[in-house]
Amino acid sequence: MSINRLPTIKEIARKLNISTSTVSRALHDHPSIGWVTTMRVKQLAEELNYEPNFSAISFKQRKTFTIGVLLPNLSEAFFSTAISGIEEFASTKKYNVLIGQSLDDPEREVRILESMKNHRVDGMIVSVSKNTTSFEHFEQLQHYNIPIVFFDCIPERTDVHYSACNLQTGMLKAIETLVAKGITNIALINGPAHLNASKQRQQIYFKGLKMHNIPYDPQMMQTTDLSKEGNLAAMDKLFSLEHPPKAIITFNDYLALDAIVAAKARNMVINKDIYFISFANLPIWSYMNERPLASIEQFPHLQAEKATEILFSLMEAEPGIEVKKPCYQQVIFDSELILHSL
Amino acid sequence: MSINRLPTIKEIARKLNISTSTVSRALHDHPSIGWVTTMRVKQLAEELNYEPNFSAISFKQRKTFTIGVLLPNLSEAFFSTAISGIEEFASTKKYNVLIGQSLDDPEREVRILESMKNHRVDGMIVSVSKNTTSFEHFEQLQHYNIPIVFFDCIPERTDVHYSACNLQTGMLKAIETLVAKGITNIALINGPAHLNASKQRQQIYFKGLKMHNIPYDPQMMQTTDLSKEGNLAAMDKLFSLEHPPKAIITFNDYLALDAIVAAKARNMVINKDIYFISFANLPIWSYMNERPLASIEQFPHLQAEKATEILFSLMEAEPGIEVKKPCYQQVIFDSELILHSL
DNA sequence: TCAAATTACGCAAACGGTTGCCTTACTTTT
DNA sequence: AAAAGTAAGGCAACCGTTTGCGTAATTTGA
Repeated sequence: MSINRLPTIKEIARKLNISTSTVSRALHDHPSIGWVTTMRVKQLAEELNYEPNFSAISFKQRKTFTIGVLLPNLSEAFFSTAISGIEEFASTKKYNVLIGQSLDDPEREVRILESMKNHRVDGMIVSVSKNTTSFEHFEQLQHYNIPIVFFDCIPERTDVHYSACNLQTGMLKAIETLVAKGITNIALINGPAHLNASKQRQQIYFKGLKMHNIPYDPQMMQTTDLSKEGNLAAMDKLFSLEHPPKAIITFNDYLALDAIVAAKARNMVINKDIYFISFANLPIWSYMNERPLASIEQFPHLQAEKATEILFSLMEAEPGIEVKKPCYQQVIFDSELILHSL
Repeated sequence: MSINRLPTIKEIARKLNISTSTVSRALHDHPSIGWVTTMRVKQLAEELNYEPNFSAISFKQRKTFTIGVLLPNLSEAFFSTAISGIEEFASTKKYNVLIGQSLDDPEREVRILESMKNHRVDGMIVSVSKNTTSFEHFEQLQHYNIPIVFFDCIPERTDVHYSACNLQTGMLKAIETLVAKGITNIALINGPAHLNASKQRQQIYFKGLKMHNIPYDPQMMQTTDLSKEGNLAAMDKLFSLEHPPKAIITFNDYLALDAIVAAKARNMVINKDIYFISFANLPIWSYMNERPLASIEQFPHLQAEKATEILFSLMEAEPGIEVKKPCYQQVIFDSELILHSL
């Protein structure tokens, strides 16, 4: 068993008695190389199963053909779906994907970003950690000319590129659906108040209530830190009310899982005594026999794919150092309400 | 906003009026560089926030510092847990992880392996696709001196490195547990017959029955292609028997999910009329109110971590071309039966 | 006191591929 | 027929780091 070396451009050149530059150009269909030579090179390359050495090109071009992805948690279905969208798009462009999880810890976020910079990623896709408040670490990357596209969890600024999801369409539709069933005491269990995502849900919640002339009762909106204990505590509060809710909109699916368990512990029948609406729409619902009435789908795959597309457009435009009026690409998808058949 | 360049060894050398080779050696604590110079270099490097250029090193060393991971399906919790184990270990060694999904398609497997080779991965961790029968494509990598460590789904050969899980401990314990509850008509819904994983389960099933003097009834062992339809068909067969089973061991968790749905469709009460034992132990069970009596935990994180450890030992030993008597590292963990509290 | 050993560092090539510029040999043009 | 243009391809530098070998300065040994 001999140990093979992968063929190089030099080998091809030697075997054909031409120079390496000719081989290189031939492989790139450079016009200054004759038809015959080009064909001979390509054929031999094919025979030898030649593949360009990534490291060499990356070195020479000062590009790593790698994009960094930084998101809160890979193990959440939402994000792994997103990764899959990113990976698909990137692989068509022959790019690699380097993944980092912030675990919603701002310090980890900073460290990972630093490490990505040192790995010389060509661009980044970021879903901001839930607890991040500062923006410097992102700004720093721009000094090194590394473009960033945010998705899903985006910073509250106008000078960034992003691809996100408009929760309003799905959430208003959810409230509308509940009202149509004659339900008006609708609660919201929201995430931590400082989150952009929480603020959005709250505003839409207000708007939805107003649209249907439902007065807002502050006790019907609870928040949780999204821990199991926090989730159960929020449920406790809602059910210790004089008029407990008939329907609950939950910040996300995981919260809904806990909430459903809590409701059952109170001997309530799901989708009869109590209705749930969740954000995200995990695939496991189809296996559960007690599930929310509906979920608000945010199309993580689509969002992430679009973010990747934007990133590539930025990376490809990069060389033009002409900093024309900075034009930020911002795409927003509409969320949709998906009813779970019962 | 000026555009920074990441500092290089050359810059450090220039600023200190020494040669790049000295800087390089100093950074590596080479003994031939004096204490003072070494310190001066290190300090300046620190100040400038110097990080070695990966591409350059990778190019020069003919190593990519990347390991390839090839597994059937990233979206299965079992494998994403495994990835996490691999990623953790690799990142401590400053290695990157390149992921490929075979989707249990042998052709994709071959293609991905080829692509990994061309990406010049330094080593591979592979969980073989369920439908793979040949071994050539793996052998080919060895010609290029790329070590492979298999995990979980391993080929039936002795001349490979692997980290796997011994199903016997958990599965025998499962049968023992059932028998202790007075249940003896225990069925097995197995995966495709040609799978190594299926053969193992079958053998242990036989062994377990024999240990408790339960006669083997061929009708109590069904197989499925693991599609939803196949799974339901297997359940149909079992329940059209004269003496349907009281307990069913399922090839994996996903099959168990379908099987539970099928049982409920027959108005059976789970863990009363019928008991299930599943392989894998998905985290979602804790949220489901109808779950198997127990699951056989195979410790994917641990398995994968160990596989990575073995891979690194191989990659580090690599240079010694002295092909001493090929010694294969093979680690087997015991599975455990995890009871689900009801 | 002079050869030998040691210390501390520099020189330059190499890794594989790309690219600006130059050269050679034809082919056109006038 | 001489000047100019074109087609096809070679030369060599470069990207950042590592490393074998060479060398100057200093120390050691006898």
